[in-house]
Amino acid sequence: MIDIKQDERLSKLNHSCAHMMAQAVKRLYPNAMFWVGPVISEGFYYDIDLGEDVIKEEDLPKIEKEMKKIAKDGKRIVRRELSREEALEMFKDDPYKIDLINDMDKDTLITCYSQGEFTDLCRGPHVDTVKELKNFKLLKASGAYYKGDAKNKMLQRIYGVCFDSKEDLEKHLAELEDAKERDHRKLGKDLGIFMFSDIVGKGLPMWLPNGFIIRRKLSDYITDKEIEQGYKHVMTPSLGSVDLYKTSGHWDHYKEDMFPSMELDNESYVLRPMNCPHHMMMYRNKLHSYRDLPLRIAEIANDFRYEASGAVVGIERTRAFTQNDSHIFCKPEDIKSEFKAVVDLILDVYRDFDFKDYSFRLSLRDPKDTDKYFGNDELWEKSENELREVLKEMNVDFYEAEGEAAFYGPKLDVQVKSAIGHDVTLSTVQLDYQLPERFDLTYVDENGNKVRPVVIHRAILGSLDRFIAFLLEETKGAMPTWLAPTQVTVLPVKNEYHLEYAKKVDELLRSNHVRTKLDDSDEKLGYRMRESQVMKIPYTLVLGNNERDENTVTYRKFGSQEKITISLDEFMTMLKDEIENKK
RNA sequence: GCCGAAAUGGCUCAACUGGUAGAGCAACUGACUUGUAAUCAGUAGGUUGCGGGUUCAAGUCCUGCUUUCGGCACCA
Repeated sequence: MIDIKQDERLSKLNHSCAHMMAQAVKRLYPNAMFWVGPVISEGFYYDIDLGEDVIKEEDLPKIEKEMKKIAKDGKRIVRRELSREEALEMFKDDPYKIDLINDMDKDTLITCYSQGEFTDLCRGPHVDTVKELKNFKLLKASGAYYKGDAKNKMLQRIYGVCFDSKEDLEKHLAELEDAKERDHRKLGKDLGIFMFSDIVGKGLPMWLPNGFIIRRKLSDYITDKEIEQGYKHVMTPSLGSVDLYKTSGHWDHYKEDMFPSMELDNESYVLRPMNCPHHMMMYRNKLHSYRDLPLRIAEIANDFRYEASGAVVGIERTRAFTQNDSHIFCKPEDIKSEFKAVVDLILDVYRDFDFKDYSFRLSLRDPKDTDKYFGNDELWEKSENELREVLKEMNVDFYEAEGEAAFYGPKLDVQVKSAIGHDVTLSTVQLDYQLPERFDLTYVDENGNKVRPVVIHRAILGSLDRFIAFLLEETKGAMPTWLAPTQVTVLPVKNEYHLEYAKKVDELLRSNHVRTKLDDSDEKLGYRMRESQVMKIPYTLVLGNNERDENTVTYRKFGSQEKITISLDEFMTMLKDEIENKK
């Protein structure tokens, strides 16, 4: 999918189109006032104050119609430089523009752009005339908080996109349609991976047999990797006392986002929203020597968060989920090597899954809102630098994002885009000096002194739920053989003559732990083949006279039309190799 | 949570401005006995998400709730 913002020409086009849309809106809603209308990866939007009025999706066609009129009229787009005084005078009736002007540095050059009767404050650049803005489409209308703050008034936002040619626009719209086909919610339903039920509850996924196989394989996969890396796996309860979270500080920060506490006699418990506090207590269970460190406690853990109703999305964001979590307790001098090892593990795992479209985000504190975070400035600067340095040493590409840190420390997040364009975090590594402090964790150093360890929080697959969402979308539901719920479909050409051989093949595969489905229904071969393809089964075997007499199989691999005949033994060997090596 | 929209058999969808719900696939039964993406016929399946209301009459209009979808905010 093209990134409009990365393309100079398209950026200009889309930005100009945003202005043209504003002009059309102003004609149709004379009281409209405009906030900002930036270019984004997906095109453009404009935030508009319509007073009490709202724009609904059904209103978009009439705005488009007005825009077409403006484009056809073909006015030139004229740039004008303004002094601060002129600008303030020109927009004196528009509090939003005044706000923007007052926010600018004293020496910023203020410019405005006009086309016909419409003038907007803007730094540009723009195309020369609205004639160039003929191939656009308004995509969606929604509310958006003024300045992105939920405490502020909600403005009306309209999204759109603009291209140079009709063909480009149509191609883009077709791609947006296609993306819906690989939406994990659709694939999950079609392939029998997971389900939801109103009566069970919102955001509570139920894993169907096919989905459970994928989950089990994934958790085995990552657990084995972690064991190789020296992690120790544990299991702790999905419940914890409120005091535990008061100690960790999570209670103050997140109690609104936890399922409310259960009060019994003199006790109160919550469903745990994360696992750090349990693991902290596990560390405290015994005295640690510097020789024990780093101690890597890992858990495939169920967590529960009362996500805002509008935030719940399929299995991408749920209220009950499973983390591939770990807390690494280490000496301060080991931070870099441990952090590096985790990043290496992430890269290793992504290679196994052949993920290429992801980016590293160094998530820093919001320097304007330091109250939100535990710890002093010096410590924050130190830990942010530590992460930054390792990333530079490792030579991995990353970008920095202020305000994305956890309250206890900076993070390295791995960001991916979902099919429908959500930017989501898959893996995360977080550096934490705070929880060791709050839980008074110590180890004994070489000199017999009690010293504070540092904790690295990390999740590689992130949550299994979200990981599977992404995996489904990446593979369009065609899982690699080692993960596929059914790996092989066995189709006898004609039950009467070939079922016996088909059963023999099926049993051999099963005894080698291959997940098979023997389809002995009295349907046409073409019909059974279709069913196997629709379910995206990696291998479909067709067994008839030839195969039975020669002790061979004829297989068709998903995604290919080719029919290949090899001996049963060879097939078994090939399949085992593919599964074991996760090809 | 906020701004919008939607909810019809298991699935995908139809039912003009209110006039008593229809199809394909799936399921079931039977026939057919087939070499790589849908064999034919029949049967069954819906108090139209839930609750109120308007009306002679509600899938359709109003209203409360639930869930879903598109955004916004949030994301330990």
